[in-house]
Amino acid sequence: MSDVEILHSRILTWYAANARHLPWRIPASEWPWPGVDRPWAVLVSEVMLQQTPVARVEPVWHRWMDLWPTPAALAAAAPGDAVREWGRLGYPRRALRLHAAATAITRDHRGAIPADLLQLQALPGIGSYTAAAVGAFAFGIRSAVVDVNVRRAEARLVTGAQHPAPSLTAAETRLANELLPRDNADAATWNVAVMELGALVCKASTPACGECPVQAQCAWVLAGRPAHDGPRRTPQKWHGTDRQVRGKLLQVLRDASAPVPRAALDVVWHDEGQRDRCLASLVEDGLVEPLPRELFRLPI
DNA sequence: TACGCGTGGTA
DNA sequence: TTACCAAGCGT
Repeated sequence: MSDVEILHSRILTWYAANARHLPWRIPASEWPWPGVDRPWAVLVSEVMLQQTPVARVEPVWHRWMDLWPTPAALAAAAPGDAVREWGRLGYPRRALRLHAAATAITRDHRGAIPADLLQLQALPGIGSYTAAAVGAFAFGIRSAVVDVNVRRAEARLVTGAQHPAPSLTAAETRLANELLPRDNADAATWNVAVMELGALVCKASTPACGECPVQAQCAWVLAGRPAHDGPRRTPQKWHGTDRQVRGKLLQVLRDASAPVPRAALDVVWHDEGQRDRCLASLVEDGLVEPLPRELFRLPI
């Protein structure tokens, strides 16, 4: 066996024994919810998982599948309902974009998720990662799914670096494609297997190299696990940022069953200028709908 | 390209 | 406690 074939064999075997049983991973042949469109379910899970951990996504995903089992069902709902049911997953513009994607799928694709990477990526909120993930996991398309877990695992394994570059590089995409198994079915499993290895073993902070099936082949381990030396990603600020204020404003509106007066929003943040600017940006983003007489609500 | 965009768990 | 981290996207 070649070196790459050894990686394939060991990581696929590890995945078979260690994969988490997540609902959106259930194969079509065993899909337990006949009314729930599986490609749609995969797409929703992938958008929810953008920057949000599995544990927080799972209950919201189940709720969404109960409410909106097809793109047409979500398209028929108010965008504000999508924002409300998004709950506290964070980055609520994703909910709005999912609603817009459902509308586009219903209008332009007869309600069926397109089995084509370019058409997927043309949908709102679907970038290169999510298009590849939906293509691979919903339709079995052979394409490299390159998220931060994959980038980190492959960086350590092949390049010997502790961390991947701050943002996706052409070299990382090339490497991921080179490592992708030829066989379509193996490729789909490989994508999710490397992602799972990165999430459970080859972790960012405290990698569990002792549990790694390819430790003996890992360039980073063989180099003595050297500390990162290149530029690190810029740390995110939180306290006092517009993001914090927008989050507080939106929480009031999510929790309200009727339009709320401006006074109810004024109490969440002391700085009037920043508060007004953030409310205006939420309106601009389509996350908040202003009504006459200084009332506000999630968009209908 | 670098930055803005939520939220909460963990060390 | 503060800082880091989590299946990115759009501009």
